[in-house]
Amino acid sequence: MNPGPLVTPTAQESLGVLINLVRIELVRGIEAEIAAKGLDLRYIQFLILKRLSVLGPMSATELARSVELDGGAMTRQLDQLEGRGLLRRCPHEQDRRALRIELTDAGGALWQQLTGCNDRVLQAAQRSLSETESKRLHDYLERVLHALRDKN
Amino acid sequence: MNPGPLVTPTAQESLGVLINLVRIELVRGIEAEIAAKGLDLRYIQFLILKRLSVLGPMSATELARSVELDGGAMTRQLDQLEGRGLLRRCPHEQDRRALRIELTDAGGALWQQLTGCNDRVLQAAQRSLSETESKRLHDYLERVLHALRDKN
DNA sequence: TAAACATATTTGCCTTGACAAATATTCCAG
DNA sequence: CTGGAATATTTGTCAAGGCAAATATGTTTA
Repeated sequence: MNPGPLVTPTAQESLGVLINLVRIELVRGIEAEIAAKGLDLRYIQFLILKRLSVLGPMSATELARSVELDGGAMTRQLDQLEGRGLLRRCPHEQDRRALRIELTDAGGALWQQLTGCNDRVLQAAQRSLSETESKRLHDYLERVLHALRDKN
Repeated sequence: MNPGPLVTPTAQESLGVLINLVRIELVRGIEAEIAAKGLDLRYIQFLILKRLSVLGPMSATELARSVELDGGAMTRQLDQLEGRGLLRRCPHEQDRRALRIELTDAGGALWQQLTGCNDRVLQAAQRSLSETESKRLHDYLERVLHALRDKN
């Protein structure tokens, strides 16, 4: 009977699908901004630089957890970024197993260029929301996150 | 100066990070539910079955676009799911280049088992939101999505 | 109609992430 | 203090996605 459903245009997506789509567009937006500046960097690398810039030096494991990346994958990302001179592996002062990952000057300078990309995309994303609505969105998402994590 | 930032616990994440975290927890939740039922299925395969169940048969390209999956990757997922007897590749009636992907009876039956997983996780995710707030969250996310997609 | 262009699917190649094992170091129980 | 459990990092292996090329078909243009 139904010859083929003219895919309703994102009519009534579930929360899961919607979150997925928003995430993909955010990543695309950021990567497009980065590429437009002639820079060569993936979203995950962008995130790593951002965490280090915002939070300062930390261990590889802390860094991996804060971007939800596997430890092994983090090792390889660090290889790449260190190879490009954007960060440094220093010995951790209290724990000889661990590293202290810190941005180099070049890494910090690069982030200065990137922070604009970040802000532009986030602003574009929220341009149709009022300030109140943006805050609510943030609040709701954090509550959803906690609900999911505390799901006994 | 700053000896090491005691990573503030998700204190003030940007929208991008937050969306990413929520998505990861949703995927984990769904995959855990699926595994708890003794079923062997990844999130992306879950999504594909869901789209076919909810929207009915469609071409591989439509399916790929609706879950934001690369066309080549979709071919391989279809290989797997067809090999397991969950869906069928039929010739498309109007377009001989294309396929008409449809669920088999086994695929439909499997989805009947999965729909509960889906609902439970989504309910758990939103359990701390009132009905009004859930609707608002949905609305905000759709507006963000459109803002990102229409970004001229 | 024919050529040029666009689209659907498949396949090969490459990169990346998840998972597990190996090694080094720390922490804890006794 | 010592053995055992836990943790940090690295590496190997494997599965999956992105991209580009190949093929088949459809659509548009001159």
